[in-house]
Amino acid sequence: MPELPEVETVRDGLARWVTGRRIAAVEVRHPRAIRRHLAGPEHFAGVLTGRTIVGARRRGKYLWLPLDSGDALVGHLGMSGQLLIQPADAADETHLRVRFTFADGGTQLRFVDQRTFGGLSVSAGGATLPAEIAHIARDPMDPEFSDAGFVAAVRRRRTQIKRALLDQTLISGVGNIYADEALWRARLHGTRPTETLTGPTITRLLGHVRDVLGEAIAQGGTSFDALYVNVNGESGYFARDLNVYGREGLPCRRCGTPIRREAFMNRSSYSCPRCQPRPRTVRTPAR
DNA sequence: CCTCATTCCTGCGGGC
DNA sequence: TGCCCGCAGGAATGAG
Repeated sequence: MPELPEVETVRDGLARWVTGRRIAAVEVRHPRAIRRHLAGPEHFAGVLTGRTIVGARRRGKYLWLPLDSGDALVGHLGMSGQLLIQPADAADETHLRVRFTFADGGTQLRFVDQRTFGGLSVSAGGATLPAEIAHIARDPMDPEFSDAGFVAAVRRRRTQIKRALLDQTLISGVGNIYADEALWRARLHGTRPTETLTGPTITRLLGHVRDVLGEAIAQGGTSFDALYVNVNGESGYFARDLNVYGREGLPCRRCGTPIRREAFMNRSSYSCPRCQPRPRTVRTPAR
């Protein structure tokens, strides 16, 4: 569930709470949480212990904490990951996976993850940009994101527009929720073949993507339950502003037509049947 | 190279 | 009441 706005909210919290602090100890409670750190838990803890966190950065749904060593602690929240700032005497969370304590003896940083789709790793020399996430495209809130480059890349693709929005090598940070919201704003059905979309249409859609992400960041992200929270355990408020996601059967806020839910890539897509008609010829996925 | 299906995981809620 | 199954879904991976 965490997409760009939720990860940005967490990044902002980390920047405030852990920048400038020196890691005193690292406790890996569940090896799966650091499965991307191939050198293993002992190495993970070893290269982090004694290091000072010098910032908090993000690209798309990935975030990383640059260290004074030039390495970086890289994290992805997956579906249910949380990075929490907790008092040292707070009880362990049920799904506590990794605990960081600091030399100042203050609050702890805890990685908590119910479904363990997320994870942490250390990127050697990755302070500026971890090599492990270099294949991820810039996100649309990045000042260096190229709108023209994105439009050209989408037009080169032979796929459906929602698949393109979710492709992190084309544009990062967009997940199922914000893809549906942007498509609704643009009045486009997600199965529209990319080759039938004009440059101006894709540019307009990109504008809606940026708008909805920006609005959600301003609200602290979207929360449906206690699974997604900021570093202080608080929920965001954007859920009440969602126009289609999770609103099957409820009236479209534009035309009143009941919102539909359709199967898509082993999950769900929500759209307005009237504002977002299905294309007459749905592109057959290539085999 | 390009595109797509599969896979990982756990808690919740609906149906019987 | 309790069990089973479907569902939530980001991204690495491998198939074609």
